[in-house]
Amino acid sequence: MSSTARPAGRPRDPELDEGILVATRQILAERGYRGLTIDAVARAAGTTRPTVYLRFAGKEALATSAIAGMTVDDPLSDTDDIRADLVAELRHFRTAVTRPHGMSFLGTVLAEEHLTPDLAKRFRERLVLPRRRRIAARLDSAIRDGTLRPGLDVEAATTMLIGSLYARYLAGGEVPADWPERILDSLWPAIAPEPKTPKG
Amino acid sequence: MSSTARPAGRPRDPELDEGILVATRQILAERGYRGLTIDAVARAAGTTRPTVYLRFAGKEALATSAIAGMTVDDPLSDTDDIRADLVAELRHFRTAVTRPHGMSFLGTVLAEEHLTPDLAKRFRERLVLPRRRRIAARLDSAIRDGTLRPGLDVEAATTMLIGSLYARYLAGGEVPADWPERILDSLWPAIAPEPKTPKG
Amino acid sequence: MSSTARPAGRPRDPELDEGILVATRQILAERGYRGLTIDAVARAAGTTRPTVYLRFAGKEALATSAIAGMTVDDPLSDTDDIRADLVAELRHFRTAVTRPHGMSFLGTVLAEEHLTPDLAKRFRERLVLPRRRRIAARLDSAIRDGTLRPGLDVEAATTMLIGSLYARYLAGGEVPADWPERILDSLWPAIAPEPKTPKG
Amino acid sequence: MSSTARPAGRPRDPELDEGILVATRQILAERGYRGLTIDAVARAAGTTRPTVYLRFAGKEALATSAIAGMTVDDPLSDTDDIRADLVAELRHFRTAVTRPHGMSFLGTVLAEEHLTPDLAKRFRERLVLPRRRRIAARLDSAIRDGTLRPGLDVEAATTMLIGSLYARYLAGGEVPADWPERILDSLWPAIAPEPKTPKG
DNA sequence: TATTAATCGAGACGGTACGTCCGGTCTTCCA
DNA sequence: TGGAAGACCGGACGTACCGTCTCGATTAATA
Repeated sequence: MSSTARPAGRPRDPELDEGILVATRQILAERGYRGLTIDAVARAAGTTRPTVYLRFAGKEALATSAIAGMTVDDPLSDTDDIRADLVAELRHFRTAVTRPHGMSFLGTVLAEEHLTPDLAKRFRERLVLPRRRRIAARLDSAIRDGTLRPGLDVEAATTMLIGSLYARYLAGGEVPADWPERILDSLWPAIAPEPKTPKG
Repeated sequence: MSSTARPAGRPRDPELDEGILVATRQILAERGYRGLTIDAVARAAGTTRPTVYLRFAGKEALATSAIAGMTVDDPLSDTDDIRADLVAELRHFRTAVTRPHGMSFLGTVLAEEHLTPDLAKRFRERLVLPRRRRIAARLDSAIRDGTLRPGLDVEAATTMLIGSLYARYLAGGEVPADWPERILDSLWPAIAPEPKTPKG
Repeated sequence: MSSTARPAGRPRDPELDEGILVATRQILAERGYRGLTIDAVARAAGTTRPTVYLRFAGKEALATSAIAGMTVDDPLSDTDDIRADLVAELRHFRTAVTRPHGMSFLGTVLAEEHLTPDLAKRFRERLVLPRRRRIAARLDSAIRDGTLRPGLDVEAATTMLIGSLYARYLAGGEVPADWPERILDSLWPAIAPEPKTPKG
Repeated sequence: MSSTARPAGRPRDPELDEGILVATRQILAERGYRGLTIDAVARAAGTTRPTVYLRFAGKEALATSAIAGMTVDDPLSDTDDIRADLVAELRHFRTAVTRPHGMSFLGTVLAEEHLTPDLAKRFRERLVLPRRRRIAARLDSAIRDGTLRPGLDVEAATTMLIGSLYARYLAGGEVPADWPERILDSLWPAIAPEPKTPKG
């Protein structure tokens, strides 16, 4: 009667699910999607291939679930210095991007997007959007404070800030340590309150 | 003896190169990088695997060449309207990004970067950097013209413009048609010549 | 405490044993030993694998029991006509041999003999020897009766009678319906009482 | 034009075919049909599973071909002593039957008969019938010689002689060394020329 | 004109991984 | 305790590609 009625039979070992996913994440990080073998995952998780297949339909589903289980850490600094806050956020993002194989997950997501739309969907929900929301929220609050320009296109600004790290990485395989400051310096005139120009 | 000396033996069928690349592009578009098999390419091009390998070192080289051949390397519009030129360039980029499976190869590149560094290297050289150079060159010339702000950080600006498309795609799986204009509007105050502020 | 003490707990469903054997026989007949899977048996018998294993040690034991249950252990005709009795016995044997898949289990037994000596052992005990004993016993009694030759090598005779069916089957995949009579006719001079030859 | 036109492409390594079959026969003999793994065959033959599958459709086909490639040795003694000749033939047969795993092949054939009728067919043609024919031919010649009884049912006699070894093996897993003589002694009165009984 | 060197089609081959099927054992709950 | 249900380990199955190889047939430039 209860909705929690235990299904008949031996229950699945709940630790195994997690063990498989942990192994998947590690291998994915170390060897990339192509280097991800079900067998390696099974062995790393102390189980066997058929058992992995009992829980995940295949390689893609496995990677999907592994990535879906990841999350970005919680909100960072929220001081009254908007510039410092943005720099902090971008530095945090930079560590994620430049971490060894940090872009592998993203790559897998993009490569599999058409085959496994779910993967991209969850990746967006769990990893991409939270960061965007945090930045956008901080920009919003700064606008309300009068620290940033009133008519600012927050989405565009957020996207440029974040995107600049992707693009910089793609251009050279790295992102300089001072990139957050540099980007912010460059963008600043476009987001800071307009100087009271005589033009007005 | 001359450097243009025809090598002995039967010359390669020049149409075959193109046929293989055409087939590659089609399969890449239909099935993505993962679905790209040398055998399928060979069959679609009316030839066989070894012949494909005679010309391309492997799957990555094949895909890279195929995609490189898609990019119009020609300089795009180069009018005296810097804003229009940038919009044109970004629109061109947008079509590449939003094309079906447009990002899947990029995804593979990222996912495999550590396994196949060459792939990433060639991808950067052939696809990423040319576009960056074109944009940067246009910004430079505009600075010289006085159309853009003198001290402008060209690399940062270029990176934000391009990166905004990546980030926008990642956020929602699409890039609105008016995104180029919107981004340029947002960035404009940061790259336009400084108004003569009373500050001075 | 008495040896007939009912063991505690739920008693075994006695019908299940038979249901499992019936299912086994059917699958054995339809798909042969190789096609016999415990799971299929369990499903056909309306039960599950572990339950089957509760009663039968494995595939071999299951098949052995199923086949053993097919053999009518009852003595066959035992009239005072030795020839008729032998023909009856051989006819009975012939139906077992020519039954669809009738020899496939024997084949498995032979093929696996070294891997699963138990299987061969039980096969001999339960299926081969009983028939041999029946025939030998009948020959013995006939010798005592004076219906058959006194010094007759009963084992050799038994073996030839039975073996002729194996060999005939192996030669052509079938055993003619009149084979029992024919064999008996051929062997008769060797087992019948010696005519009073002038030699003596 | 010629019927021996070489098919295009790299020709199959003819030694590999034989190597695979040799390995198959050995494993079949050592471990039986159930212990026969494609992988083991491949490794023993110094190749890989896919290559084995390139030549043989599967396990059954492989075993079929392996067995089909076997033959019984050529005719044995053919003296003017019919009894000695038959004993020689049966002794030869006995070594085949009692050789370690000598019955494994036969078992496989019987077990797979319904799934792979070809296997049984070739086994009969190559292994079973030649021996039968040799014995029958010797019996025939002895009948013509007057060494054996004129009206003798040669097929029945042949079948009993051979079959007695099968049946003896099945009964006890072995065939005594003196079995050929013993069988022949037992059968002799039925195949020897009739004594000139006064009965006639 | 014969030779030589390369291309090209065709397919074999060694590998590696895939996803599936069974066998046999176990764990859990219900009767 | 029996029995249903299903998880689990292990081993093998047959298949798909990859990248390399070995052939024969073709096609030019060279001797």
